[in-house]
Amino acid sequence: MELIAERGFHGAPMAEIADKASVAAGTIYRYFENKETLINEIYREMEDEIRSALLKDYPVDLPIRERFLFMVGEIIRYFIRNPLHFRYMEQHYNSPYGILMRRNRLMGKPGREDIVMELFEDGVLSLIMKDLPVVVLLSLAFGPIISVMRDHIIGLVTLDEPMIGRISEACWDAIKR
Amino acid sequence: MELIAERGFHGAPMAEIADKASVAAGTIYRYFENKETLINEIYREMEDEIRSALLKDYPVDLPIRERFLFMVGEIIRYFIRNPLHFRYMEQHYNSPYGILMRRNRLMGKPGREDIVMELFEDGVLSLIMKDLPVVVLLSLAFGPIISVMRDHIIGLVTLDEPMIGRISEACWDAIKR
Amino acid sequence: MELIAERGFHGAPMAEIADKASVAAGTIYRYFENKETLINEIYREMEDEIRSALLKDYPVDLPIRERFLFMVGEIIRYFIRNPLHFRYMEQHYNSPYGILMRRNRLMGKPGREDIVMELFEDGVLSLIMKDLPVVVLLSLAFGPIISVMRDHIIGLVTLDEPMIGRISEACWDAIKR
Amino acid sequence: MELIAERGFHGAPMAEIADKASVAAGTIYRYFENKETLINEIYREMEDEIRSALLKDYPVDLPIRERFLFMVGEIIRYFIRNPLHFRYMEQHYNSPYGILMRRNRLMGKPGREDIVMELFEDGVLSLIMKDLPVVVLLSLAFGPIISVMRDHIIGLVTLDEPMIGRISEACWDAIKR
DNA sequence: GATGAATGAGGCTTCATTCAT
DNA sequence: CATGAATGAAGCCTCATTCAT
Repeated sequence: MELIAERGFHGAPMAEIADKASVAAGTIYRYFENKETLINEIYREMEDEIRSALLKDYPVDLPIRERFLFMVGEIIRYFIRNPLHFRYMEQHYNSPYGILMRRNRLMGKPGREDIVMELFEDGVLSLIMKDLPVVVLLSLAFGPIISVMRDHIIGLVTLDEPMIGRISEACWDAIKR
Repeated sequence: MELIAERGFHGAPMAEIADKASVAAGTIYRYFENKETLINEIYREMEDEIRSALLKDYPVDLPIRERFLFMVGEIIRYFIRNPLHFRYMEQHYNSPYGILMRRNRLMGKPGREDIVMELFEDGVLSLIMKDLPVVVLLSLAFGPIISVMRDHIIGLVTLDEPMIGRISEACWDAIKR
Repeated sequence: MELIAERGFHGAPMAEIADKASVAAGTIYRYFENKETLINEIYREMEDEIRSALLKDYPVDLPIRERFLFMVGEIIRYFIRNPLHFRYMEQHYNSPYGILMRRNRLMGKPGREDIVMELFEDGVLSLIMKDLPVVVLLSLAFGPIISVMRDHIIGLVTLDEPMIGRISEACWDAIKR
Repeated sequence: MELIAERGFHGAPMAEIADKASVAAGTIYRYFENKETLINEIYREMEDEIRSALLKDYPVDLPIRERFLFMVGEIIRYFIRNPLHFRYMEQHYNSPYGILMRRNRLMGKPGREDIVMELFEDGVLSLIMKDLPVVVLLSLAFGPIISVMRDHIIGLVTLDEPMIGRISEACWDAIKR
């Protein structure tokens, strides 16, 4: 994970990955069919971890706005704690496999229920969020997060708690009706 | 450009680039030191083109809000017209060189004067935009644009004029005080 | 055996061989020094089986011609029943080890007494077969069998009983004086 | 060719082939898509050469028997001159690609006109050869040649002119009515 | 005696870059 | 100045064999 997060798919040779994992090159192939599978499986594991982090203490009963602010804050904090996870996911986001997954999630294919999607669908139905397609609302909410995280990681801003709060509020302004 | 936009840095062999440009492989090296340089110079050229597109008809005298809406709209339209430019820039954005450029622009290093930076600095000083670092405001404004463009290109949304308008407004909501 | 017959020496990984034999990969090495040994021992076993098939009902007392026709017929039938044995032996035939064995058999080294060799030596001595080296007679007799079996297996001819009879006769024509 | 003839497909690494050809490994791939293609193209070239050798001085107007004896003699002599060609073709014969080619040739698919096929078809129609499928006649005629060539190459017989003559005659005995 | 995870050498192929023509 | 064949390092992956359990 580290190697790929830091140097990207093409900058992380299997030999080096094996080295870092203190195994021989061939050993990897007992656990992953090939490099691509390895990458995708790391991704899936990471996604689960993030989901858990989000679910823990998720205030199901608070109003939509509060739930949204909690969620955005948690995501930012998670990635501040795990900057490599951010880099990794970012890389994966635009890979063919990442695109496929996103498309599946949006187009019906339910997968597991998804508190994020749920929150936005609720928001639209209850006329609290703007009357825009959910995909667009997702972009309005998370586009800035991604961008701001990136800048945090390369040291262009520092995200402390007050800043996180104000950014979360700004994102809310973007989607609220 | 096309090749790299479509298939990425590593998916675009020099031989094929040369082919598409109807020159021999060796010829490229008389004009660009190496692949990286080629990539960066294409980037620079593209950036200039976008700047020009933005500057044309830029309503210097309208209020900040109107200038912002114009700018965001133009950028979206530009990328809808040139989806490959979007893909190209996106790839470049996180490359070591892309990061370096962004850092230079934000940290003093004036480069050329920049109407985007100017707009945001104005916005903050005139208390019309939120009191946040310019970097953050930039993320709030353009993060969603990037995200929404991505989805447009892969066919997850369709950005028509009304949609562009409503997204621009939403971005304004995020940054306005 | 099956795996090697079907996919060749290089197409049959030890791991898969072990799998098919329902043992662990390492176990094979308690019974065979290495892959080559395994291959050769399978060969030897198979050869014995063929010899037995030939010996059963072998009409020792009939004239040479009849014995020859019986033998050729039996061999063809054996391989029709066991096409994988044919494929296996064919592969082995040109391997270094196969060549070595053939050489030993022909050059004095008696090995066990061999009814095939015996038949041909008889044939020559009794002036019933052509006055050619036994090796050559063997080629005249069995070369076509190998070739025709190959075609049968890949479906280019179908060897039914009448056809087997006529082919055997033709082989006899080739060697008889 | 030499390497593959001597050591087989799997015993001839591309690196060594390149070495022997005094080029770098990568260079091969400018001329052949991959190893398989290389093997097949060598084969095709070789086949053409053999065909030419056969066609030269081919006595079109002599009776079938004489044409057959000429042909068999020429083939044997060709392979005695080019033992590696023999080994190469033998290897190719049972490869998937070789089988495919043979099947195509026999099943209608005319390819170029083929003096061998022609000779045998003539032989059957004129009631000079046995009334057997052409594939079988081919096996009866060439099976021994292959076998005897093999033994010649590994030194089990020596094929001098008289021997060639007598073997050719024996093959004729096998197919003639 | 059996297991099967681990090993790592070795195979095929790609591709940025060079350089003789 | 352009060409494009040649280069060879480097990448991914396979698989015979070993050895701790």
